[in-house]
Amino acid sequence: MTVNAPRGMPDILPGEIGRWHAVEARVRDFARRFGYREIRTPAVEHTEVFQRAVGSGTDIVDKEMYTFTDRGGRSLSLRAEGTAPVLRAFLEHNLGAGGLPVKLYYICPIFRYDRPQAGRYRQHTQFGAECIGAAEPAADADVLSLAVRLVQSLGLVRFEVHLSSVGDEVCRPGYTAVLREYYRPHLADLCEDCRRRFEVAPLRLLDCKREHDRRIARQAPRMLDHLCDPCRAHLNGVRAHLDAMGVAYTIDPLIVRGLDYYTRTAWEAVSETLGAQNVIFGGGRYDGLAGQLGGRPTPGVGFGMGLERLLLVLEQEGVALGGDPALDVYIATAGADATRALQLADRLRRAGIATDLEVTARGLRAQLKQADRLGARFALLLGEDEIRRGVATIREMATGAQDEAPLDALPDVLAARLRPEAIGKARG
RNA sequence: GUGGCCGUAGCUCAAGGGCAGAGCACCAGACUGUGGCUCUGGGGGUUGCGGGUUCAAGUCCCGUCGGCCACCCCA
Repeated sequence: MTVNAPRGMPDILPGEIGRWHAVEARVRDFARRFGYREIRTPAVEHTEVFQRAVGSGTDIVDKEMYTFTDRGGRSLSLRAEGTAPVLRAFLEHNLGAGGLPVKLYYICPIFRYDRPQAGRYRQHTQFGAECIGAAEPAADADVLSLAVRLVQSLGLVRFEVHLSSVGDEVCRPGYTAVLREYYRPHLADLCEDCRRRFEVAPLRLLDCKREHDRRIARQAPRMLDHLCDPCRAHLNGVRAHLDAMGVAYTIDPLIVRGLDYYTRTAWEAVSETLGAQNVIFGGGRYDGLAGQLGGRPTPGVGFGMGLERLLLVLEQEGVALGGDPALDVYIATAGADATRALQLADRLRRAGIATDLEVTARGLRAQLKQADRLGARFALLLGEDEIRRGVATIREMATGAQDEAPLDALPDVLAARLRPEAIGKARG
């Protein structure tokens, strides 16, 4: 081993790519079913996009971004999060001009300089969906149901959606003050991190994992009890919609999202089988985000879903996904005439038949072994005898049954035998 | 960024100061034009990398890189 991939950025090898294709296909199908259109934004943004959207003071912006200065002296950052770039593009191209709401989705890599562990990578892939321009609770329920129905359709059972409201600019400041007053007498008992949180991010006090601090958190006043009337009505509206669709959730007052742009609705879907990194998708409403990015105030709601974690939990729960693409035909050459084998392969491929051929001229035994390994339905034998007579021997690998067909007729003959299961269809 | 455990063949793992091994995989032969089963043989390693201790280091020590697990944070 001389050089390896950067830390926390694993290769996805051919043996596992079938699982990715299966999940990505299902994601795109559900995005289509729910009326979302794909958007692709650059892998890098002006650093400012994330600073203004996610917020200085958050871990993502303060210590997890891949930030660099380009040759023109601009500060750029690898995409650290999915929603901010989409909103930036929405505003930049005035995508709302054609009428609101605009529903957009993406599948793209996200980069965060974090310490890798199970379910956490420095480059990971997110599927995200954003519904921009609708302030009503129905939009929240619509987006959230996309995520839930998608993972359910993949066979995921053991997960729970935790739902809450983080309030808005009207009620959150008041709640923060109440929370500080509650925590102030406990300050000496808290862990070091929590004493820091008390100053910079009091809401995250509720999220501490230490048992001692959790006990204090459980007794703390809750945002849900301090929502202003519009926020309360919004949450109740979302719940009513979800209930009507039969989308299950539990109200979890302790949910705290690590990004500053969230308002009102916030949710996390937590796996019961994953380790410490157990959030499969998380999201919520961000009515202030467009304004923070310098655009006209526009409400929005969306989520991000970690596809590596989704694959991980599906594997742990024993869900079977797509296998390798099947090979229809392998052309073996006994007597070594690469030109004729290539000509035949070319004709079969143009007829839509997945064809591989022998290019190393080894013994026939080894060639059939290769055909077997590749999972070919048929092996074609092209030897001196066959060439002289203008035919090829067709061997059905599963049974060993052999017959012959004229070279000219092979595309039709093979297509007919392959047709019952569509040509090139995935196996397994 | 902090802590713990671990890095030996393509893969899974032995060897715990004294000649680096096994199973699977790969290649070849038995079967001179026929895969899977069986048998026989073969190729493969700077023991992650660098330094140190020692007559002698996968083995002990230090550093570094990487993996896993947890903290933190998030998807």
